[in-house]
Amino acid sequence: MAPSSLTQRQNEAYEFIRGYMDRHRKPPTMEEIGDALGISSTNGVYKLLRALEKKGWIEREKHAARGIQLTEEGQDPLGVGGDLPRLPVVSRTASDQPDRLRRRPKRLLSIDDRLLREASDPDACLIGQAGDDGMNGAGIQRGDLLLIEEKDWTDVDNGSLVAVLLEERLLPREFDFANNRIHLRPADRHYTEETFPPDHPGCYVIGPLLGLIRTL
Amino acid sequence: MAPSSLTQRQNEAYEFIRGYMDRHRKPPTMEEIGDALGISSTNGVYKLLRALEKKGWIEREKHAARGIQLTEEGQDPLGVGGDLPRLPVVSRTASDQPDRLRRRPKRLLSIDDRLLREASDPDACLIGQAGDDGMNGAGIQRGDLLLIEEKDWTDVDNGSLVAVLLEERLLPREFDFANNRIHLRPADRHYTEETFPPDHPGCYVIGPLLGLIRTL
DNA sequence: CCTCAAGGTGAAAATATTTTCACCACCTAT
DNA sequence: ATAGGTGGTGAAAATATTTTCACCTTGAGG
Repeated sequence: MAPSSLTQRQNEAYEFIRGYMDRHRKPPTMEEIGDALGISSTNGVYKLLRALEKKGWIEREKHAARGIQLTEEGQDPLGVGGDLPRLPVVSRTASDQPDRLRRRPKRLLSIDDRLLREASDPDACLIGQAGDDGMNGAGIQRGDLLLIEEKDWTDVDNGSLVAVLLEERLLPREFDFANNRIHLRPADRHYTEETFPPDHPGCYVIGPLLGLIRTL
Repeated sequence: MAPSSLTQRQNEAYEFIRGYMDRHRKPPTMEEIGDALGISSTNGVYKLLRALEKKGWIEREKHAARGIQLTEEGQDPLGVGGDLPRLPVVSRTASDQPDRLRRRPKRLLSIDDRLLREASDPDACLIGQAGDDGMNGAGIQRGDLLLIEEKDWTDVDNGSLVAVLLEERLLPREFDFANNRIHLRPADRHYTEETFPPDHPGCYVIGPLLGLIRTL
């Protein structure tokens, strides 16, 4: 449920709340919001909050002091003390033994959970290193750390970016399934498209790319 | 100033508070703490909190509803879990007021400290969003989150990638200082190189790029 | 035995915060 | 013009929350 758009004033209130929560690790009171926006009556704030709530930007707990919470988008940027997900960084593995993927992670990398908000199952996420420059044209370089959500290739949308194990290498590619074959399209003129039958042992589609991390 | 050790009961209270804040993104009330620990009188809780405060595990704001905060030290007893650096994500700012950079971080993003190992001063690091596609040729796209170490441009090596505030935009570029002018070279044929005298107000070189994060 | 710190019970007092009520001013669209 | 949404002022009512006060229980130590 995408929150509907806000008025100027509502946005000011929302931004203040978010900033306040960043700074104080707790929601503001209506009076504090009022002070910040130059509203002398708590009722003025009350109505703004009701509007924000109706539009889906915040949630409120009735009668609770500081009973404001940001929904999804604004989801408190700074949870106190929460453990961050640690994703296994996998090493390249023979494509016919994908179960080895998680067996021996080289290490774990901590990831801000907001980078995983697109994932349908955060526990299915892992990190691998791009093994070639085949997606250079899409801004993905060899060596980039790829955030991957492991899922069956039948659940992957055509046209999306995926990570795939080809023989011994872990590669980023554009995924397409057509004519009963899996098409792996590079984005660089020096690389060529490759296609495989769905069960080809030399080709294991790990899953869609959620993001990437590069150290320069 | 390591917090002194807690009694059994005090620790139960502390752990509850921490868990509550994880779950609710705001501090609990004394009554809620009491319910959780089986204390019927808020005064019982009050005394526990006073003890926790005296021992340096929490801070309290007098009379404020939910006026409890965990102190730094208590948050991560160094070594237990992952104490990760949290970098401010800055919003674009007028280049003639670079001090505003950290003033209002949109939010904080947790970063695995291994991504900062190249930084000479991790505390000088921040994150900003690439404002154009001028470095497309180097695999950096508009919208990428740039890991930046803020440092004086005189300490930046020629040829390195930097983030720079140009007027109102935060841009990635290749940095070069020659002929008493700062050269900002794009890596895309649609963009042109720009040069400025070192103290030009419309141009503020934030510092070198350490890495980048992209969500797809 | 006596004392002190840590924890509690209960209730009342002192504040903080949220909701409501009544009414007003501006816009926008009918 | 006229109705409805958005934003406000002010004050009062309804709740929530924090502090205080008086007194009790237990266990460790002198």
